[in-house]
Amino acid sequence: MGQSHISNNVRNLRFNHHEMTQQQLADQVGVTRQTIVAIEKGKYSPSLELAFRIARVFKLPLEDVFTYEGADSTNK
Amino acid sequence: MGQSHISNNVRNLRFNHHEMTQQQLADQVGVTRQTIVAIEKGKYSPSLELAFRIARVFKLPLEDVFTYEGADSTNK
DNA sequence: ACACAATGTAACATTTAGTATACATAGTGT
DNA sequence: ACACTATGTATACTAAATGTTACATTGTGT
Repeated sequence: MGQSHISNNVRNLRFNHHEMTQQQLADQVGVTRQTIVAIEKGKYSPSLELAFRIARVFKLPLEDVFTYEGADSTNK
Repeated sequence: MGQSHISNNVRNLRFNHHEMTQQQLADQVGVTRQTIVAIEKGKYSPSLELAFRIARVFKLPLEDVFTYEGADSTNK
């Protein structure tokens, strides 16, 4: 799949709504800290499962954490 | 990540709410038919981006199409 | 100044998502 | 019986997500 048009506010959620370190979040969702770093930095977007897990930590619907900035609905 | 606890009703949506073939859905979201087959058959769950795209085709929130049957909220 | 915790970065390995191609089966229409 | 369309399956390949390890930076407390 092409370059992801997905943004997220994991970083803000981690700070503002919850006091939580990258490592803690990583532990809670069962990945390594590097994965959280990569997601926050926008290096790639998580798998669907991981996205669900992260959203659940913040007790938010997935679409409140991750946003798809849909490019084209009408295909080539 | 472990074995996905994610289910979806792409198949039903494709039939009931929209008259749509696997190939058509694949075209609209920009993947091959095999990918749709694999998702419907539960061979693997889509990337977050693809999940968003599919949900958009059905004009539904992502969580109406894909469901995470969270195993453990309380981590090890 | 030193230790320590949180974060950023980078190379490489492994696993999983998605592609490409090909063939099989079931249903429908002629 | 034949052609056609939609679906299922399989194998081999590529690309992206995640892991592993290791080191650098920045801020805080003592």
